This record gives sequence, structure tokens and C-alpha cells, in this order.
Amino acid sequence: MRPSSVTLTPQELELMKIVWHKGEATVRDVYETLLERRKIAYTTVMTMMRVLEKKGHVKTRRESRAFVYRPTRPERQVVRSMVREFIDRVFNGSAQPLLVHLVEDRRLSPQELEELERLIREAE
Amino acid sequence: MRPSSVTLTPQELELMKIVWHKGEATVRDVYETLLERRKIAYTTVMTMMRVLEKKGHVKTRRESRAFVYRPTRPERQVVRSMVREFIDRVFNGSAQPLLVHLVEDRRLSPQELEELERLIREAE
DNA sequence: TCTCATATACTAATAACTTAGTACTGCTGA
DNA sequence: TCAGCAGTACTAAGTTATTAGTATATGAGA
Repeated sequence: MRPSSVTLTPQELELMKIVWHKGEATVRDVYETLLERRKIAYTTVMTMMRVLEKKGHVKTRRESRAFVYRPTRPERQVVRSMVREFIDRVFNGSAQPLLVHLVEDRRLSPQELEELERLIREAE
Repeated sequence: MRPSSVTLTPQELELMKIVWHKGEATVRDVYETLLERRKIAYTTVMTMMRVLEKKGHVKTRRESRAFVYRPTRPERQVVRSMVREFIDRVFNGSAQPLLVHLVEDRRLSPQELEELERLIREAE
């Protein structure tokens, strides 16, 4: 059984970030974290957690009455897939134009540029 | 009237790339370019071109019988918005983690790394 | 034990995306 | 002139995403 697509929709990603951050979480945990940011119904979170499970992004175990959800894949791995998918889609698979955009768009502080330079020298 | 969102769906982007590349294009132009890659109906392309127009991504002018579509915004500008949106969504607005991903993921050739180093030095 | 809070199960509605079919129109060449 | 082709207009259907309501189950405290 092939692992389902690793790409997450925007809302799915928002929930997954919470689960990754907490390590594992119940619907209530996620619900309460989300509530700090925006109005959302408990059952909405539940539905989405179930979707995430159906898609294989989380696994559950029962703990007394509630389900505890934990990620099936580490955040780094999923984010990496999303970056790849984005580069394929927008830049036809070539990462370089993206970097040019980033550097030119001045989205990086001098510190970040320096840090990046160091990384490049290590990779070379 | 606020300009509608600049973000494109995957299919919309695919069509827009063709229009950008050609400068301007009719439904037939786009249809034939797409056909080289995959099976698609002429009317499907038409519907999508109309969607792109409704969303403000292209403008049309009538040329004899057919509509000619041309982009309302240059590719660079739209791509830049998409990069920003992606960084906001996936990396909470910080570009640096994305770069670390790219460099570590070895998606760049030595030449590209060098080129990038030069860009950084210019930006600093 | 019985009630209430909390949890899940089931259902559903709306919107956006993607794809495409059918009907209609109007040039254009025979 | 008129048939046919190339084009648009209108319609629609399937899928996924997003949000949430109602019904039901269950455990814990009074």
C-alpha cells in the first residue's frame, strides 16, 4: 500500500504543525491551541483530525475516552516534500530561480545571508 | 476595487505559464500547447481561460472571431507572490528555513551554489 | 445509580477546482 | 447561398476542502 501523498492542504498543515509541536495531541489539545488564534468548532477540528488520519498523516491510539493523535512522519520530511512539490510546480523542478527570488526580494536579514553563505561553503 | 488574489491554483498556473511564455494567446494556442503534454478538451481550456479572466489574471481583446488573452501581471510578480504565500504558510513567514532546506537537500549543483554565493555577496 | 460533561459517530452543506459536454453563432469557401 | 468549421455561451457533474450540526455513547462524581 503506497503511502498517500505527503502534501498537505493549508488547513491540514495548520493542524499538523500543532501536532508536531506537541509531539502528540488530542482533539481538545488541537482545538484549544487553534482557538487562541481563531474561532473554530470543536467538531470541525475532529473532522479534520479524522481526515488527517484517513490520509495517513497521523496515527491514533485510544487513551481512556479520547483518541490521541501522533504524526506518522516527522515535520522535516513533510516540509521537504512540500518544498519539492512547490519547486516542481512553480519552477519546473529547478531550485535556483527560487533562490534568486528570495535573495533579490530581500526577504533575508544580513545575519541570515551570512548564515546561508556558511551553509553553502559547507555544502560545496 | 481590490485586485483579486494573485495566487494561482496548480492548473491555473500551468495555463498562465503558457500565456506568459507566448506573450498573448488564444484558447487554441493554449489548447495545442497543453495537448503536447496531456489529453485535455478544448472546452476545458476555454472554461479555465474564462476563470482566469474572471479572477483578473488575464485580459481579453476580440480579434476577428476569437478572443486573445494576455496576462495582466508579469510572471515575476505573480511568482514572487506565490513564493511569499508559500513561505508564510509553511515557514510562518521566515525565508531562512526554506533556504536551509534547499541547500541541505542538495537540490543545487555546484555551479548553482557558486552563483548563489555571488548573489549573496552582492546583496550584502 | 443516575446525571452531566465530554467524547466520538454520522451527516451535511457550501465553496472551489477541474473537466467537459451540448447548443448556438457567424465566417468562409465551394 | 449554404454547409461546415471554428469559435463562444451555457450548463453540469464529479471531486476535494472546509466548516459544523445532531445524535449517541460513556465515564466520573454526587
